Amino acid sequence: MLFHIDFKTGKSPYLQLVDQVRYAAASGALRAGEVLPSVRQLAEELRVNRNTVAKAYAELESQGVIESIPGKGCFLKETDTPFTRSARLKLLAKDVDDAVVTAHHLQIDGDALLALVKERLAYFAAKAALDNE
Amino acid sequence: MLFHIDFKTGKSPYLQLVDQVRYAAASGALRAGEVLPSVRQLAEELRVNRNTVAKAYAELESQGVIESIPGKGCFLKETDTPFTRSARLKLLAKDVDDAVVTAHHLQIDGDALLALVKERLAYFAAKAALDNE
Amino acid sequence: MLFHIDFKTGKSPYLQLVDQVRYAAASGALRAGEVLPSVRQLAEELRVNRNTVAKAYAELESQGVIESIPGKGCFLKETDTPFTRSARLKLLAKDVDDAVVTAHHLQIDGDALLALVKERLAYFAAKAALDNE
Amino acid sequence: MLFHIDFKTGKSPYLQLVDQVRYAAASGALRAGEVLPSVRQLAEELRVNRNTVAKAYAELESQGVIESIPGKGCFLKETDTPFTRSARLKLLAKDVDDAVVTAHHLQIDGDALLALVKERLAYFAAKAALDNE
DNA sequence: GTGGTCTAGACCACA
DNA sequence: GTGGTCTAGACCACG
Repeated sequence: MLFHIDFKTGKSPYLQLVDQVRYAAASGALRAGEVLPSVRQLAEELRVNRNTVAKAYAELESQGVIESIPGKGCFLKETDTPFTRSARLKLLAKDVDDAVVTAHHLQIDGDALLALVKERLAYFAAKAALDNE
Repeated sequence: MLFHIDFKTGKSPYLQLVDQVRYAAASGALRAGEVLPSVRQLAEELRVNRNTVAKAYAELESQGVIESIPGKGCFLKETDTPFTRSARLKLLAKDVDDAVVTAHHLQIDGDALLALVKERLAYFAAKAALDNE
Repeated sequence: MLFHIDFKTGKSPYLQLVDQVRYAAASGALRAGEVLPSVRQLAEELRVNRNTVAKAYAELESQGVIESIPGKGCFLKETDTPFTRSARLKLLAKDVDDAVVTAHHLQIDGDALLALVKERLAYFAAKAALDNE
Repeated sequence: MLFHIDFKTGKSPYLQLVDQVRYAAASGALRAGEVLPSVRQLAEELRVNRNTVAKAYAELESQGVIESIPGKGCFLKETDTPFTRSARLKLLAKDVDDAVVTAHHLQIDGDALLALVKERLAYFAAKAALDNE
């Protein structure tokens, strides 16, 4: 069971799945070209309707994270974004701002936030390196 | 501006507000007995319907985080379980991980991400300084 | 009735709608900032399920053509693509190739195709100019 | 390669093939009595399942466009209503309009579009020349 | 077996 | 009133 849905958070199940697949791809748990669980199978595992999984997969395909081939399955794509660098930085800034705001609310100062970012970067790099062995 | 709503995240505005008040309370940004902004004032600041703020306050009251005294306002109750620093870092790590994952998919490397975090920290600091004048 | 679905073509109703909205935007029939018909209303007009219209609108939003604001409606966005020029040319080449292949199948030579492209460009430009008066 | 399937368009491969055969017949690229490629050969060329080609041929036979003689092959029947040049241009205009609309949304101007059309025409011509060697 | 689409009907969050 | 999400169940195209 690579993925799991939490029905209590209030976050859409399909968005949870989207995030988890993206996370798995970034951490190396899923590799480029690898096949994802089928829609039907995953829906059963997650106790969710088929459409919900299909919606998540459709979203991931529109984001360019996976490629779905009707009749065959869904596959993780090479990461290769078509966005301009400025557009990419803008998208990323949204997530960064979320973290900065949360840090502020939690009374965690900038240096501690930067240290945390470094730690998480190292963590992901280590995980991805491990999976590449 | 202690609080802020993001309309694009998919998360309910009222739930965002609930979390932010809880964070502020847990981190000490708000203290026990302190008065919260009025519903109409906060609704205006956040560009949100008054019902939305009212719903968040109602939810917070039912959670025992605040106490609403009709005609006087809403007050923060004693927090008997303030978050420890490590618990707060764990919460923050969620947001940081989101940013790290997004950076990976956007093919933005760790150094550029760190630079962006510094930039956004500086931006928010400057904004806060301006608001304090 | 700006839009219309043809159930006999075999093309997905939701994709037909997507194309028609894009066409309307390109030809000036819809202007930036303008509100689109509501999901419910359009579904009724087109004799289609609400979900089908919603899916088309979701696709258009992910393409950056419209912006949907929950509780308010869907609005046509300014055209401002975040893609790199090479990515854009690649996307456009797909459509151009379709036309070139069709021309070949229909035994229409290159010069006639170029003439037709010029004519259609002029047609769209004239229509957009008309709507801007 | 008279025919070609696009897997990303959302249109059924078998319907694409049906249209292309009809176009070829209507435009004179295929003549009455001429034999069509065998099912297995065409399936291999188009990288498609044999069932798909068989289905297209069955559809064409039921439309009266071709005649299938078991053990011998499929033959084009007399076309009693060949498309006029203006009808063919009208069909082609659909594809051209798609390209023009896409160019608009991708903010690619008319001159660049015309240049791209010329380039793709040259590319296909070169490919065709190579195939004829 | 795979993914894609559509319908019908329900509930939620928001203005 | 708006859009968003989910379920249940059906059919299609494809391999």
